[in-house]
Amino acid sequence: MNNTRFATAIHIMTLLAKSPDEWLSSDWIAGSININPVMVRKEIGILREAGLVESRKGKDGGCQLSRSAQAIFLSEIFSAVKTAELLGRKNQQPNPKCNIGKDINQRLNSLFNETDHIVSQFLGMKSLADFSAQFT
Amino acid sequence: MNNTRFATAIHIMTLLAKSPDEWLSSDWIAGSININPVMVRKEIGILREAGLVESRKGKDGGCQLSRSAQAIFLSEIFSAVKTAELLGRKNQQPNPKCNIGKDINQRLNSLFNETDHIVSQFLGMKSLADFSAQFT
DNA sequence: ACAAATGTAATAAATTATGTTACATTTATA
DNA sequence: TATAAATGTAACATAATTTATTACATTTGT
Repeated sequence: MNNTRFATAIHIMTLLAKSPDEWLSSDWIAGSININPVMVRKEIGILREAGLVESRKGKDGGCQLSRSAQAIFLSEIFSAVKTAELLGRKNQQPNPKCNIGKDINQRLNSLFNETDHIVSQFLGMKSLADFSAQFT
Repeated sequence: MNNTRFATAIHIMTLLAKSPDEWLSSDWIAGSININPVMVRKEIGILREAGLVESRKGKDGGCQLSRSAQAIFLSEIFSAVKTAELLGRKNQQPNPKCNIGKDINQRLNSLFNETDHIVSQFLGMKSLADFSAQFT
């Protein structure tokens, strides 16, 4: 997760939360984040698959929240864009002839999963409405 | 943090914890993790700067814990190798003319810092002794 | 018919992460 | 004191990931 995907996703979602009745275009959103519109559309695609937004094609198309910002939690946004464990990757082939190497990845798995779970719980306490209420 | 540094560091520290009276060589450690010895020495350098290990040069040189595994916490290992925030990076130049873009990074900072703190607390509950006790 | 938008594939560029080579230096000991 | 075996580290190379860009088929309102 050494990327900007969560930051981008939460930025998008905040913009949508602030304009609940409008269909925002990827170009407009990209202008706020200052990244490429295609990147925005890709991320919106992920958020749509996760059921968090819906989008409309064609002229006057754009993107909207699929439900109230009060009913969306940061954990859901995170979960949608999360691709790796927070504590990082494991080494691929630790030595099976070593007592540590043999089991290390299984133990790291537990530790890494517990960590992800804790963070998820934390983010689950914050709604998108809470987060976006911080902005004017 | 989309790298193997924490996994590598904790592997090194577990090996050292399991042989508290020996000076393990980077070659031997590298053989257990199955990575390059130079990578091991680099990571040991970081752990040494953090005061977690000490090393000895020359023939019969190697590396040892600088104190008991009971007095070393996973949070310290994590903190030593951590270079970025867990939730990822922020976009570099969000639009200052946008009410969201103007403040987003400050808000993300809070959220990201809180998250790091929670994880750090969690890892602070686990000693290296606890972790390495899981291995035979 | 046209304009303006999405969706997506393909490719390029930039940044990070990992691996490797080389070698100066340190230290035990034959 | 010469040798062997280790660390520390710089410099460079390779691999992998992340971000940006181009192109275009398709959708939809007017």
